[in-house]
Amino acid sequence: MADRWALSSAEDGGVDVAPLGPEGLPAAPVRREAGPAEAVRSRPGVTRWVWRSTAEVYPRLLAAGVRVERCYDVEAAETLLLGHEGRYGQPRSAAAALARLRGGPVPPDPPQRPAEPGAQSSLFEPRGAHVPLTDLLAVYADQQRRIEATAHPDRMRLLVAAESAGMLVAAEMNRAGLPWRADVHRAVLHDLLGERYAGGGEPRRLAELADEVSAAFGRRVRPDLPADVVKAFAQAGIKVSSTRRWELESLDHPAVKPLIEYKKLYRIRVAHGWSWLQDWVRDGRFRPEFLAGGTVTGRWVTNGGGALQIPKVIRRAAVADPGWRLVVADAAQMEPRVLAAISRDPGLMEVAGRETDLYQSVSDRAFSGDRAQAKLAVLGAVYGQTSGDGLKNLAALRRRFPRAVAYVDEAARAGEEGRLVRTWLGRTCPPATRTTDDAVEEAGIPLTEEESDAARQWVPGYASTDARARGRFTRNFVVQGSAADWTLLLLAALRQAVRDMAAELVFFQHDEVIVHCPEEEAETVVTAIREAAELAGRLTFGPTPVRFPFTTAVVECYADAK
DNA sequence: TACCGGCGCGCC
DNA sequence: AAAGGGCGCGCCGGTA
Repeated sequence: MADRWALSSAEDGGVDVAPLGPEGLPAAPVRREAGPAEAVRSRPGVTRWVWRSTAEVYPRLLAAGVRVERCYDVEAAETLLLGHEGRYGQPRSAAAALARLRGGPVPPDPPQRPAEPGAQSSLFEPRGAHVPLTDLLAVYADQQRRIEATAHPDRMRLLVAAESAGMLVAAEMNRAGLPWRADVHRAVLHDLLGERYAGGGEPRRLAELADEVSAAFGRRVRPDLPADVVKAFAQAGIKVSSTRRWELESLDHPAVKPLIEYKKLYRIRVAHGWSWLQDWVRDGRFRPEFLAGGTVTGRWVTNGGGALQIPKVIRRAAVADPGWRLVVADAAQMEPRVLAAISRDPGLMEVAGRETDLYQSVSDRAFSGDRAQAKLAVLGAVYGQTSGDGLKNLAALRRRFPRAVAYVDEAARAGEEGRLVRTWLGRTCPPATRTTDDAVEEAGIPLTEEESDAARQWVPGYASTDARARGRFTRNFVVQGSAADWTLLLLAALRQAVRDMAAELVFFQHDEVIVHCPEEEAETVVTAIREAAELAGRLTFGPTPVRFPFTTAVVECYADAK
């Protein structure tokens, strides 16, 4: 049996399948099966399934208890290839790819479905049009040709495979859910916010803090309304331009302390309070919907439930099943290690070649012992900091690690000049949007700087992207995105390593992964994570001295991991 | 009534 | 110590 088969869904719920020949053509007649589960289950020797969309097919397979080893997600590949070809924004569906290939009218992509509690119900709705198997394979064959046409075909092939693996992991995580104790969550809310009064008013602690704020101002102030707060400070003779916490913290006024406390607790109530629990937790699991490759840098997003922003205090409610554990693994200083790997800066590679605290090592070399300064400077270089201590220390960083800083500087210059940048594996940033200056220039109207600023109010097509912001974006893109490349490979390797165990991947957040497993598997999982990280490093970046250590914690409760 | 931009803050 | 990059999301107030 060929190890690579294609599968496409038909309107009646059945599927067509065929083995792939060397040219991406069917190596045998197309066969009809009653459903994807039947088709896949009866072909255990298949090591990679080529299909239109993992999000369409795989949840149905998982619901039937069927997993696949690998897949090739045609629509994920199309998205990556369009980006690489500088055609960001063109419709990315298989149907659109086919139309481009055949020269027909290109259908727009279906609209994104908004977040919706209880996503289970929508798992089976088809997203996007069905494409007949032979057409799907025509698109697939064309994609293979386009991959070969890229600057680094081996990397692009790896990226497409990794993105496809990410789609599988995301679907499996969506099915598993994060173990969640609603009773513990309610206890935490009660501890923080106090009792709720009948009638739906604010919980006791919030009401008390609001009263304290009002008392401090000498009049009724709504602490949840920024405009009201700004006005109240103005009446007290204090000018504030916003009510952001860092700005309030510098003020000397009795309202500041209760106000900041109120904002913190208010945030928890609206974002992760009782109604969140009602909406997103069912049967002892928190079920957000993970979307692999949901951001331009390749980081994932979640749809609903604010899953990537769970406040630390609320993590108390993420508790393993009885007899099970959570293995919480966090990549240590991921971004500077990735910068070392992609820039090949000798000094930074040497530092990143050790598993010990990278910021401390950088500091020993460049800042005579101040770890905090070193961390600020490194992150400032990666983020494009424009002022403050990080900038001051950038000079020292540049002296010690010239190639690393030059790498992100070059990415920033590319952005400022309107060029595209790519991650290590070839994920490409979107093009710059039109700015005021572009629009004015195209219109041939000479304007002074003041007039140009004023024009922002009305010029059609204006987007708030100036060249400098663009530079900061591309500077960060190459590091954040290459880190995302690596984490995809990590997830793929870890998934393979635990496939015959009871362990399940239940959570992923940029540089942190949680595995839920029986207590007796925990140590094996810890080892698997370490090995997967090193394998991912070699696969992604090739031979490199850079190490990618994880800090792992085996805990019953997520909150105990730090 | 529905939609949208701005705000502010949670996480990395 | 400063306010730089990527997101999701709930609230508010303005507008259609």
